[in-house]
Amino acid sequence: MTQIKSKKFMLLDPVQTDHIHCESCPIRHRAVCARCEADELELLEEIKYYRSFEAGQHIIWSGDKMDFVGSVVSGIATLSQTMEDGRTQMVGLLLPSDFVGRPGRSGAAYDVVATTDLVMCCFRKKPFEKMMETTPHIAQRLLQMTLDELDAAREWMLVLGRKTAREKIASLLAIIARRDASLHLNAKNGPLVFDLPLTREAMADYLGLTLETVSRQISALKRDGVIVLEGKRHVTIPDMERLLEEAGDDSDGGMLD
Amino acid sequence: MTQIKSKKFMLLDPVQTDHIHCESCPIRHRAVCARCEADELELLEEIKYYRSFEAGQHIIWSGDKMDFVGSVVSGIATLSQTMEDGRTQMVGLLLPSDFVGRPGRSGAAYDVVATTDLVMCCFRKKPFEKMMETTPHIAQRLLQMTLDELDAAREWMLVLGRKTAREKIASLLAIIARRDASLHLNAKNGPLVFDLPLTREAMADYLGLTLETVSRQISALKRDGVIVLEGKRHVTIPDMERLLEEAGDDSDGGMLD
DNA sequence: CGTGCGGTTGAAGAGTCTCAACTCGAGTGG
DNA sequence: CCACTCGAGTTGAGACTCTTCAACCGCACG
Repeated sequence: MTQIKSKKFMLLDPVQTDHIHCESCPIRHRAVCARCEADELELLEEIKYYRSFEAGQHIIWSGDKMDFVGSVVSGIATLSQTMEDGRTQMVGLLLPSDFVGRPGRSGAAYDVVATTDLVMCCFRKKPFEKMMETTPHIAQRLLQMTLDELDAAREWMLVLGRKTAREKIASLLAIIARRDASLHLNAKNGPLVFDLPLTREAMADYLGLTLETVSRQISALKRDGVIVLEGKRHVTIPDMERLLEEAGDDSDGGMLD
Repeated sequence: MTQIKSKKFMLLDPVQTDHIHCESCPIRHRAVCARCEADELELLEEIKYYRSFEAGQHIIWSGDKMDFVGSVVSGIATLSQTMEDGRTQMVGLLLPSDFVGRPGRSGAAYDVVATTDLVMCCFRKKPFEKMMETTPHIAQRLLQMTLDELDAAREWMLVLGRKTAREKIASLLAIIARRDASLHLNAKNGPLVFDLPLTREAMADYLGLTLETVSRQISALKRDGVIVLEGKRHVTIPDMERLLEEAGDDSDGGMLD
């Protein structure tokens, strides 16, 4: 719907798309291939290729035939569903190392759209499926990742079904803040700072709200000092505890191992 | 919250809980063990045991330590999350053959409650995890099942985030009707008939509504002839197409293989 | 300098929730 | 056998949250 083609984004082409060796791949230890041994990586090398997408580009259309699966190497994409009348719900946020596509199914179930410039490591589907049967390390890792996604989806169902608009926004900010912290491994006590990777509309689609409500609630959280905004996208969280209270989340974020 | 202990339910003890051999198990070909060979089943026999629960009983408390995983053999259970202030959201409906628990994690993330009398086939967790590493058939099947659940969860996110109360109810009825049809393999053209396995409150928790709204919308669908109600739980769907329209679902239920 | 897009804000309205009263049927006890 | 209780479910009235429709801002880009 909204195609971002600005040259600003095109400039920062984040990864040399031609020849990355798995060994030196930035997501080597977090993607489907995380558990693979050197010889297994060799097999993957042979069935993989890279594709780059610009911000705003559709990567996959729901219903299309899929001849590949793959991993996000860099950039961010969204997974979403749309009803005939245009109502859309985001059902996943794809970050580097996240897996795209479903082995054993020929059609795509969701739309996948790049929200930033993005690089994908694609595997030809047929050979990948064959490899899944012969290489337990891949299936094992994929299972782990799928279970994590399922947990995330269920967490999100609570947000969608039972939280107020204000709590929804706070929850989204908390999630983005947390992931950003774990990515940059900041000194964890300082105030968290990050840029929102989503437009107000995309946030609304994630949260089951309208973009106006998103805007209003962000303004309210800013007015109440829960967050500090510079420009439209740059966010500072002075007090994470406070934000979590606003999100209705119980304190310490319930770590389960 | 509402413990059903009626003797009526206790009478129909649906499965002989003591000695089921995997070979003759009713969920043999749909559960985690679906792909297992005879020798693999032998290994499972050794680490499994059965537990029965009465309608209303808590099977697992969120946060508790889990020393088993398992499959629902008969009966229905719900998976749900609760916030401190009592708001609860159902995040899954467990039917016969569905898997419970997460290998590789020690704590339970959700409450699991039996809504009918229920029998579970439990596997001791440690040996099961060991078996997952040595028996690809189990991990493969579990991956398949987890991917299905993830799709269901995402489908549900659309319902929670974007559908109206009326559409939500219609969606739930459609899902229950569909599963019931696939279970009983009815002549598929006749009007669908089934009993609601959930109270109004449970439906509300599933749909992110209040029980009053659920009741009102069911009454409205009845008044408009979309469904026929006998008593509070017995439902007839005269026209499935019509119901799907009401659910906002695109026609033919988009079968992907 | 106009145009387009992301974002903000206001006013009015619709949809859902809250609170409350009531019905119905099943089980209980005198 | 009947009055009683208790839980599930229904229905109504009013309150409140969020949406809808609309105007407007500001920045980037051509």
